[in-house]
Amino acid sequence: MELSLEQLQAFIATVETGSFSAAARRLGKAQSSISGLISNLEIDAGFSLFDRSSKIPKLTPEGLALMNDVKSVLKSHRNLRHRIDNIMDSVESEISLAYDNMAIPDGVMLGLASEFEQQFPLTSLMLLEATHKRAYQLIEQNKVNLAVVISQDDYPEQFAFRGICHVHYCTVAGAKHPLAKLDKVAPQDLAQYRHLRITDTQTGFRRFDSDLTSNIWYSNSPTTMMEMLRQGLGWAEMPLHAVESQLLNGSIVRLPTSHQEVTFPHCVDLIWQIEGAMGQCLQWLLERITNKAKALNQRPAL
Amino acid sequence: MELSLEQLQAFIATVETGSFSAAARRLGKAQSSISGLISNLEIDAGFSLFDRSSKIPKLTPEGLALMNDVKSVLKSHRNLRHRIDNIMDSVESEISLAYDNMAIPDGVMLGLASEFEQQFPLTSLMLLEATHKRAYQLIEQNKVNLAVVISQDDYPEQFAFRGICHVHYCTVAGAKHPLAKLDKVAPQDLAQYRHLRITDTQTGFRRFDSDLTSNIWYSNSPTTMMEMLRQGLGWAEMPLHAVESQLLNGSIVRLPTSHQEVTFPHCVDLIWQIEGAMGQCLQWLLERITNKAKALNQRPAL
DNA sequence: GCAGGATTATCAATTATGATGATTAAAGAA
DNA sequence: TTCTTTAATCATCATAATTGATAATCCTGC
Repeated sequence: MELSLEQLQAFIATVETGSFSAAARRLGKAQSSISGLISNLEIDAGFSLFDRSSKIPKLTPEGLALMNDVKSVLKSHRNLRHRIDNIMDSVESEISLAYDNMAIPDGVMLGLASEFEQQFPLTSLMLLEATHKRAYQLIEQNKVNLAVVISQDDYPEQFAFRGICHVHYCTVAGAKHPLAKLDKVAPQDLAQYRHLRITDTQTGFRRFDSDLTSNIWYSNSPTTMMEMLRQGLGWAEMPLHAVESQLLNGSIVRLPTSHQEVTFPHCVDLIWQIEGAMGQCLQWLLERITNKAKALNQRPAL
Repeated sequence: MELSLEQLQAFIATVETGSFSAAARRLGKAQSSISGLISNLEIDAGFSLFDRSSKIPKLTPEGLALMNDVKSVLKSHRNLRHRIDNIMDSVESEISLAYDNMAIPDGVMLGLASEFEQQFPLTSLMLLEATHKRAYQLIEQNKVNLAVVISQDDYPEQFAFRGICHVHYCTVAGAKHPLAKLDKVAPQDLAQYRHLRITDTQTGFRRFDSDLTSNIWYSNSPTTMMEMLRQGLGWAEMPLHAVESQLLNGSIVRLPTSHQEVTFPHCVDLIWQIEGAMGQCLQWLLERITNKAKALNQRPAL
């Protein structure tokens, strides 16, 4: 074949080692083999790649101009070889992961992504930040391999799940909100003010599902939510990690609720579909997320 | 060789045509050839690429996972072939071009870049916006292949040049500058106020080189220059194309000079080093810039 | 200037691989 | 069923790569 991989390999080896003989040694071939490969490559190309006037061959300008492209061919070929090895080792080619932003801090998942890229450079990762319902739905429809969500009471049979940590919630409101001025906040106090909740437009609104109040505003974005809280538009139950900095700078305050502890935990689960083989990526993610979550549990409460 | 290009070609042809026989027809080979290539590829990979249980071969999930990488190998190989053809046709692999931003509008050069990319997809282009002195220096040191500059009286022997158009200069100042209030501006009037000039820190400052005034501020950036003009920090000689929009919105005005026409032309030259072969890119650029500049000349004066 | 070491080119012999055509078997379509 | 199309297999051929040996060349050190 014209421009065969052997020829390209010999070319690069010669450039990098500086001589045909050295290239032959590196590639474990006879010197005459390299000589022949390069000659043929030059014939195929139509111009000479090395200047043989001196003892050691010197790359011609034309040869230099080919270097990048040749390297790129060999690189993608090595890549293919690695991909094949990955498949043999059941390393997935792509994997996707959704996480409920009310269950685990963004930072944890982003840290995970950079670790993942070290571990599995050939595997493409899709990392989806989602609401609880959306994340659940994505697993249900087999659109993602794994999801991190706030625990539900039960899961369908085809789901596997693993509890990984607790996330601490608290009831909060803007610093200037009337509720912030009370010494003790009872359910009937909450009921008098607007309740802000995270939900998802794609899964449809649920209305009147709160036993505390029927005046509810929904948002699918935590940032919007935080802004509404700061502006005193209502109260909400939020995970500590999402409101930590605002609590510290005082723009948002925790409400001293009388019907439950000021900070109350929710379980966080990893969920995935049982059917389908678990490749190395999925296994690694499972273990790594479990460990990272364990570390989170030991975080001192605010 | 393991994972030879023939094997990969046969693989892709089979996927795209849907059968071994059709792939053989497309590649102009015997059916048994394709069959053998695919078999060997499967042996090298370690898993089967097609499911032969039905009449027409169906790509396995593993085969599918290889598709992108295989295509990428073939693509970079085709690319190499094209690069070689380019070199045979003396199309440069990279080319660089500097332009004096006081000689030709940015927009012209950017338009050129997108045309260039259509014409020479494999050639990388470096487009440098520079001062006159810097552009000249880059040609001198052979750092760029071509430059567009305001004409000089003469060039060194090793330079080639071609006049391509005239750029119209005018003397301008900020709308609130004292000079803007005069009916006629004489050289001695100009001498009383600060002169703003474009120069380049890399080539060193020139001082006292003006016969009009010794109070000169320098900048190497046209944007900074425009801002200084708007703020009334001095007067400057600027090309019409650089001040056109500011003249229209009135933030900068032309000074009615008595010692020269209100609008006075400078010649614009293309310059390059004579030595070194002219490839197709350079020739194309030469012609294209000449034509675009000719069109500029026919632009109605403001 | 000359010897020694290392390099590249060339050639004939060998090996490996791809390509071919014929044949068989099997899977749909009529 | 019959006809067509397809894939696998095999022996054979052609091409190309590989090798080892050899000769010519270049550079270095003496």
